[in-house]
Formats: sequence, C-alpha cells, structure tokens
Amino acid sequence: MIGNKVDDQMELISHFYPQIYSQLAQQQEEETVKPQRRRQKNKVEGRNNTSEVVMRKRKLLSEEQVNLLERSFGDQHKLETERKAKLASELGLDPHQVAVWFQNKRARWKNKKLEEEYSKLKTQHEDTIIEKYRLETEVLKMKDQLCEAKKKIERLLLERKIDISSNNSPTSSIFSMEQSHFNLGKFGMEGQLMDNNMLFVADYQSTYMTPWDD
DNA sequence: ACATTCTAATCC
DNA sequence: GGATTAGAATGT
Repeated sequence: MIGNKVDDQMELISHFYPQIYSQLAQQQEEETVKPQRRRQKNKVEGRNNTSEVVMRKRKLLSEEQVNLLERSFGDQHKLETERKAKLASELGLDPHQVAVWFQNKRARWKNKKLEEEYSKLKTQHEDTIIEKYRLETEVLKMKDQLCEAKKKIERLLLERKIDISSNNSPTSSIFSMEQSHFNLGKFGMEGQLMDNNMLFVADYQSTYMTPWDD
C-alpha cells in the first residue's frame, strides 16, 4: 500500500533527520487537514536489542484551536460525546484529539489549582509562624513584667512588716501609707498591660492583706 | 483518572 | 547544540 510506504519513509526521516521530518510532517498536516492517526504499538524493545524507531506524529494545535478549546473548557470541564463531535468538526480535529486535549487540560487545571492551594497554605503558614513568634515575645515580656511586679510587692510587704514591728502608730496611718505605695506602684506599671497588672495588684492585695488586717 | 513517554519549541 | 519545558499522545 502506498500510504504505508510513505509512512515508512517518514519513519526513516524521523529517525535520521528529525528536524526535516518535523517540517515535512507539519506541512503535510497543514495541507491535508486530515487528523493524525492513533499510533501503533511502539514500545522501545528490549534491553540490549537495537532500540526500535519511535514514530509519533505530534502536531501542535493552532492558536485558534486552542482558544476555542479553552473557551469550551471554561464552559464545562466534562466533555460529552455530542459536544466532542461538534468541537472536533469545528476545529477540524479527530474527536479523539479533542478528548485527549480535555483530558490533559483537566490534569493541568487540577495541577494549577493544587499549586495555588499550596502557595496559599504556605503563606498562611508563614504568617502563623510570624504571629507565633510575636506572641512568644509578648509572653516573655509579660512574664518579665509579672516578675517585676512580684518583686515590687515583696518589697512593699517587707517594708510594711518592718513598719508594723517597729512602729506603734495607729493602723489608720499605716493603711493610708500603704495605699499611697500601691498607687505609686500602679503608676509605675507601663503600657497596655496596666489594666491587667492593676487587677493583679488588687487581687494580690485582697488575698494577702487579710492576715494582717486582723 | 493518572502516570508516563515522546516531541516540538525555546532558552542559554 | 544540549538542557529545559509544554503539551500531545500513549499506556495502565
């Protein structure tokens, strides 16, 4: 058969002169709009056998073809038989080619979506790390402030103890002095954490003051 | 559906 | 001109 002979020739050309072959093939494809045929079995045979010539008539789709396919894909990712046939005739392609294009397109699309999702999660993760670091720093600062506040309270309590043991003055004067100490303490605190510290001081006061109030 | 192969085109 | 890449086509 003549067709087979031509194919054999092309096969040889494709093997030895791939560039020339691709030009010829492209020309042929453009002249005869006839879609390319499915390839026949062409595994590369055997480990030490001479490698078989692999013949694959691959033709890039034209821009218009791709545009139409893209638009169609935009409408719907699935391709039912009817739409496939319609598209194929509009594009001058083998319906199988259209099916393959949709198959590959779905794969590319899925891949793209996965990559988008990945980079989204990645930036989210990075933001979270930064926030975690910020919070950890804040915790350290607050611990430090708490430590300072405790020291201050210890000092105040110590001073007060000394006052009690060495002074016989009325309790009312002690009380007022002590209030002023705490007031000083309040203003000694800094920043936005002041409210919390004030609460803490108040709580500390009510809990630990009672024994001496008796 | 997914993995893989293979090729045409492009980059350096 | 060889390494890389996109994507058409094949294999499972």
